[in-house]
Amino acid sequence: MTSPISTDHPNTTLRVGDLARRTGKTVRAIHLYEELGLLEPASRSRGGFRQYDESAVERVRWIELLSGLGFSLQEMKSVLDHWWGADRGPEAMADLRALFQKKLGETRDAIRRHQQLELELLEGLRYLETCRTCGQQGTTHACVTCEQDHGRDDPVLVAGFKTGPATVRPSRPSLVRIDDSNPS
Amino acid sequence: MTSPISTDHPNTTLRVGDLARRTGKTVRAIHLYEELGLLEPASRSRGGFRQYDESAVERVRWIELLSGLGFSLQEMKSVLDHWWGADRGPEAMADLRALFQKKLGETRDAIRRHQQLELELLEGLRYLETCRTCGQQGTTHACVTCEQDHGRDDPVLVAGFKTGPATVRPSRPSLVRIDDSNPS
DNA sequence: TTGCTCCTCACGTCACGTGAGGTGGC
DNA sequence: TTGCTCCTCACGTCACGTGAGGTGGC
Repeated sequence: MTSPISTDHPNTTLRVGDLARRTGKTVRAIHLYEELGLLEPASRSRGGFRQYDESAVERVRWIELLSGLGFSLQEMKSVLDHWWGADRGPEAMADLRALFQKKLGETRDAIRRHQQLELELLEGLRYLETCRTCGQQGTTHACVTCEQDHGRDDPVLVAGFKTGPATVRPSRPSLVRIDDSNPS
Repeated sequence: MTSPISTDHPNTTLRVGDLARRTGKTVRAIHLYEELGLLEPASRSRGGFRQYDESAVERVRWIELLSGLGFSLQEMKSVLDHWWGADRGPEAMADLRALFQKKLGETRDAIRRHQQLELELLEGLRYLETCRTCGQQGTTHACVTCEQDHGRDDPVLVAGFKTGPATVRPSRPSLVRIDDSNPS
């Protein structure tokens, strides 16, 4: 019961390691947020140890959220500065709404892109499924260089392999023989 | 008609700028892919200019795809090396299938995360909608510091603002007065 | 006192961005 | 010949990672 980790009573002060564990961040990341002016400890111990309260957890979660929305740490800083600066009237509110709207669009784009990637992966997996029969024909070099008809065009995921090795290996040139007949 | 851009006939050789335009990458990025062994020009001109064929476009698109799936450039290199190396038997095929399966899971996680972010943004926007009335009450500091009941708990997106400025400004301490009564 | 945590430099990494200074190609 | 593109260094950036060497705290 006497754990080496600081006890987490309500209103207990957290040390940087506690805050890191609570938020899933590293100590270094938290130091960085402080360097960039995004987060400050409530106080310091006599020895210089950072002491945080519960609001720091909320702030780090907020940073993580905005990071997921594509904000850089500098952008978060300027949002914070703008907000707590001179003017926080209705037009500042409108700025924030516009920013959220913009990020909403970008987030929806990201969802669509990832759904497209999901389809590519499923295509690639279906393609490799038909490869199993290639591998069983006793050849040493399997499906990637085979000429078997897979019933459709190569998915991008597989076509990238088939265009040959990156750094040219003179020892195996004959394996690279692909038709570039469809420049899409 | 006599454009300064290299003509793009089928089987025309592309210069690095052409490849960049075709793929939406920068010239620097393409140089980097070459440094890391992911892409080689088909040849060089007498003066040292890189000359690419159509397969380079496909390779760059493949790099972009894998990048979207969370591969580092080094990982792509090792995939490529592994593939064009000694063994490409059925077990190499199984490796690739396992990799695709893993990335499929991660991609679906990413979709879920972004859908959650979408909800957070919609929450935040709904919250700010009720703020309009706050701003109309003649106060100089609007909704962020107001005590009006918004009908629900603050969304994380808004709560992050309300925990006070990052770098402490002694000139405005009284505005920061938030209850930490729910340590979730 | 021991062991763990914390402190502050400070350099490394990843995927490029951004010039600097010079030359190729139609 | 002019203007654009290309060449190779080589340093900068972003969000941390990773020690180095030393000290605080229960």
